[in-house]
Amino acid sequence: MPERLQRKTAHSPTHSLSDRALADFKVGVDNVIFSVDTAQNRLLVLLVMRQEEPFLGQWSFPGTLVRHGESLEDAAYRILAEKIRARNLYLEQLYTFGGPDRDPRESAHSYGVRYLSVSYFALVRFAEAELIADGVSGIAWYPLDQVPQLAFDHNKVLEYGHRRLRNKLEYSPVAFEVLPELFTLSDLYQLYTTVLGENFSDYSNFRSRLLKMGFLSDTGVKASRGAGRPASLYRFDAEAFAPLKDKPLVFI
Amino acid sequence: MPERLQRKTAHSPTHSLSDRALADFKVGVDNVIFSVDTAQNRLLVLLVMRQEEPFLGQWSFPGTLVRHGESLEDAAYRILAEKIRARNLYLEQLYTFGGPDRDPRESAHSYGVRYLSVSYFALVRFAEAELIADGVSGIAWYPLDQVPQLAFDHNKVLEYGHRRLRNKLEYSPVAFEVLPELFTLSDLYQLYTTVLGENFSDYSNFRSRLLKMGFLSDTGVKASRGAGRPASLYRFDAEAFAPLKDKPLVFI
DNA sequence: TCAAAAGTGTTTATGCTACACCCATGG
DNA sequence: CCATGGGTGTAGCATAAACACTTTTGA
Repeated sequence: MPERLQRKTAHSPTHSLSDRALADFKVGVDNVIFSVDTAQNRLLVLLVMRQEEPFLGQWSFPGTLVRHGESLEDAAYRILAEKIRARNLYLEQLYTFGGPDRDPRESAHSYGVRYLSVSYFALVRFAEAELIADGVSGIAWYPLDQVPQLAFDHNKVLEYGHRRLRNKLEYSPVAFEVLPELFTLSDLYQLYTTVLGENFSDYSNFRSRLLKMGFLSDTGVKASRGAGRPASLYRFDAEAFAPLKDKPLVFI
Repeated sequence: MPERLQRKTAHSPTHSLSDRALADFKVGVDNVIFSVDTAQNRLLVLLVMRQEEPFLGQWSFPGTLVRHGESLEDAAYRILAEKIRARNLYLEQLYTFGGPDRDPRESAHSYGVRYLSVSYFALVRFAEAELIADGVSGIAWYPLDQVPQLAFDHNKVLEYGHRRLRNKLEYSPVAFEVLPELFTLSDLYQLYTTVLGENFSDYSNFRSRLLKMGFLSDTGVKASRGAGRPASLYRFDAEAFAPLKDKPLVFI
């Protein structure tokens, strides 16, 4: 997010005490975890119901505060592992939200401690992802278009995550982190349309473009789903993809 | 940066005291400020010499710790304003580095306080950017290929910044934040070659592609630099560009 | 009048788009 | 045998890549 300098009124550099009035922080990690239900063509995001103040009883992204000796990424994996059992997953840092007053705990009982949130963006395979209901808290896959008002600034976080997902889909092979290991080309196409919206491309063109790239291997196995001609099941061939890594790809 | 789950040895969820052993943080902001010297076709990055421990006397990015009531972005603008007077600048968040042991102060005198760094990516116009030498500390524009060993993990931060710069150049009109207000098309071309490396495109093709996009307006004024035919001075026309915003552009 | 830098144009190959069409299956 | 979804092919247009050429200046 670009920000433009608008002749801000700078803090006067008084070299006084205020120079050392550093804020103390707790650092939280929040995971925006996406998945796609290929059967129903729905884009899902994982929400948990908060069991503590603030925002008790509201939906939010699974998050945690960072512990002693723990890296940000470790913390991200830790809550992830608490909420979900997934065999395969993709995780990367999303954005850091750190304004004052973004967390109601700040001004309250905790002597000016600030809460900063480093958000992470994750993708998991829907079929392989087993939610861990600990019997107490709520946890649910929410269709993206039905996400309610969230705790903290999490609706803004979601915006960032969604934008990242769309970009990733276009320029990197993340789709195969979300699809089951074996998938048909229409599965792939449906995934793209549900995330990127209708009319992003013609099916047959999408198909030939992807096949020409050469990293989708036809297993020969056919999948019959109701009426119509059975489709071939494909698999993403990581070796064949390797040379294309960090080349400017377009999956449009 | 994608990270892959490698069956990490998770912290045992003992529900013991360790559950609440939250780390305390100071949060720093570090600015990776790029500029381009069009006269000499050099890509520059702003470094300051540290005046305090740790890493006293080593080069680093201008940074500061976040103060009470100050947002991350405010802090970024604050140090920026301390080091440089710029009329126009571009700033966006880059990445957050937060592993334990990234700052030697952590294990030392400050009872386990962690130091986290939110890095920002900035672009300024070389001619308009006036460095503020406060008489004490060193400050300098370093050509990217001559950057020395830096303090903290700043060499890694620089890698991130450089990658971001290259991507931004290809997909967004940031080049015009770095160029002077009036520039020739070869200035623009030189900028792209110095950042993206030789042979990213033929000059004449680059030229016609850019002109066809229609947001470069010819001022009619000619600029003569030594021998050769004088070049037209162009200006970036923000209004003409507006409709193309967030369309998938390619400036290759 | 020549070299250097700016600017124009042309040719060829490649790619995207929009279709029309054929194939295999279940009902 | 027909509706449904899977899969193939192609004509026309737009763009990219390579390169030859012209124009305008300083020396």
